[in-house]
Amino acid sequence: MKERPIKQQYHHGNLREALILEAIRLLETEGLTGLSLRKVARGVGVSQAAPYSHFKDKHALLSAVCTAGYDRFAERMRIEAGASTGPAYIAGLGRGYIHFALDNPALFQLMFDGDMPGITPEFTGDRAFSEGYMMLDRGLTEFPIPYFKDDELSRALAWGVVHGIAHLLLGGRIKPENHGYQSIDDFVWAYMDKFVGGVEVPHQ
Amino acid sequence: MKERPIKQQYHHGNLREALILEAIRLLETEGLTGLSLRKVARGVGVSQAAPYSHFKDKHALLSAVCTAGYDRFAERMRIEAGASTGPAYIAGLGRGYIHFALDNPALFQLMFDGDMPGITPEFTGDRAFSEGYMMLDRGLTEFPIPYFKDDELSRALAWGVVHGIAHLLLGGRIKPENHGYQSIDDFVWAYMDKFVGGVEVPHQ
DNA sequence: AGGGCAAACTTAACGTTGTTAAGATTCTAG
DNA sequence: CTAGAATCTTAACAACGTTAAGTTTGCCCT
Repeated sequence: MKERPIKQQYHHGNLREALILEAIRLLETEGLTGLSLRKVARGVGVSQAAPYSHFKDKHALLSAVCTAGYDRFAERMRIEAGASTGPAYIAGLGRGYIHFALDNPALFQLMFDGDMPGITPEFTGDRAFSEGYMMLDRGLTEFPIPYFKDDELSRALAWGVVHGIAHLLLGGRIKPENHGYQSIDDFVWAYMDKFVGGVEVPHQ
Repeated sequence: MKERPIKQQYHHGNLREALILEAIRLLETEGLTGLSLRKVARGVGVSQAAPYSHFKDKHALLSAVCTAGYDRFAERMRIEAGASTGPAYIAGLGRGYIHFALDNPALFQLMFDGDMPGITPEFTGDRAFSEGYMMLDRGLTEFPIPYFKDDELSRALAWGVVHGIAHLLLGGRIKPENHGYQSIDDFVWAYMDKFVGGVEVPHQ
C-alpha cells in the first residue's frame, strides 16, 4: 500500500492530462508564440523529453489542447443560449461564441489559426468534434434569420457574422467605443440582436 | 564609375526592400511558422545578422511586410469593386477582401493574427493604414444594406460578415461543397450577393 | 585628393527551441 | 518473482532570434 497515490516521484501518474492543463494555463499567460514544449514540461515538473511518452510531437499536444478547447467552447455556447427559443436562441449561441473567444484569446487563436483539426460538418473525431457548429446549424434550421431565406448560404452567413466579429474584436480591429458602445458586452448583445432581428438597438 | 550599379558585392544596395519581398515570398511557400529571419537573409544572399541593420528585430520586419500587405489588400478590393455602385459595390469590395485572403493565406494570417498594427479607424500610420477599411466604411454610408438600418452596428456587421467567411474558408472550417457550391468563386459571389441583397441566389 | 566617420555587412557566440537516442526506473502481467 | 512494457531522465543535435565585436564600403568635409 502506497502512502501517496496521487503524487508519485518517478511515474507522474497522469502526466498526459497534467500537460494539457498546463499548456492551457501557459497559453493564456504567455500567449501562443510564448508557449514551448519545454516550458510545459517544466511547469509540471518533468524533464524536457517526458511529453514525448504521451504525444508524438508538439503538434499532437496542441491538438489535444484543442479538443479540450472545443468542449469548453460548446459548453459556453450552451450556457449562454440557455433555454431561450427563436431568434433569442441564435443570439445566445452567438454571444457564447464571441465571449469564449474574448475570454480565451490564445486558445481560440490556436483552435482557429493553427492548422488544427477543426469543426467542419464532415469531421468525425469523437471528442474533438465541436458541438458548437451543430448547435448553430440546428438552431438556424429551427429558427431562420428573418431577412435571409433559409438555405445553405444562410448557415455560412450566420457563422461568418459571429466568427468574424469575434476574430476582429480579438485582434483589436474593431473597438466597441468606435461604434458607440462603452462596454464590450453591450456591443456584443446589440450586435447579435441586430443580426437576428435586423432591428435598430438603441445605444446611449 | 562602377560597372554594376545594381548588384553590389558588400553593400547590397537595397537590402531593406529585398528582405521584405523575400519574406513575402517565403511566407507563401513555407507558411508563417516556417518563416525565419535566417532563411530570409539566406534567400537574398546576406549573412544572418544583416537584417538587423535595417530592422530592430524580426517583429519589425514582419510589420513592414504587413504594410506592404495592406497596400496589396486595398488594391485587390479596389479592383474587384471596379466602377460598380450600390449593393454591387459593397459586394465587390467583399469579394476582393475574401479573394485576397484565399490567394495570400499566410500574409493574411500575419496581418490579422500576428499582433501587428492593423486597420482600425484611429490608426494613423501613413502607409500602413489600409484603405480597405475606409472603402468599406464609405461604401456602406453611401449604399446601406437594405435589411439593416444604417448605423454604427451595420458597419461592424458588414465587416464581420466579410472577415468571418474569409477566415473560415481559409482555415477550411467552411467548405463550399458542403453548402452546395462546386467552386470557391461561385460560393463567394453567392455569399456576397445574398448579404447585400438578402435574396436567394439559385445554385445548381 | 585624401582623411575620417557612419552606415552596411560579416563572423562568432549565447541561450532557447523541437526532437531523437540511449539508458534508467517503475509498473504489471504471467 | 521475473520479464517486458511503459514511463521518465540525461545528453546531444541542428535551427532559431539576438547581440557583440570587428571589417568593409560609401560619402562628406576640408
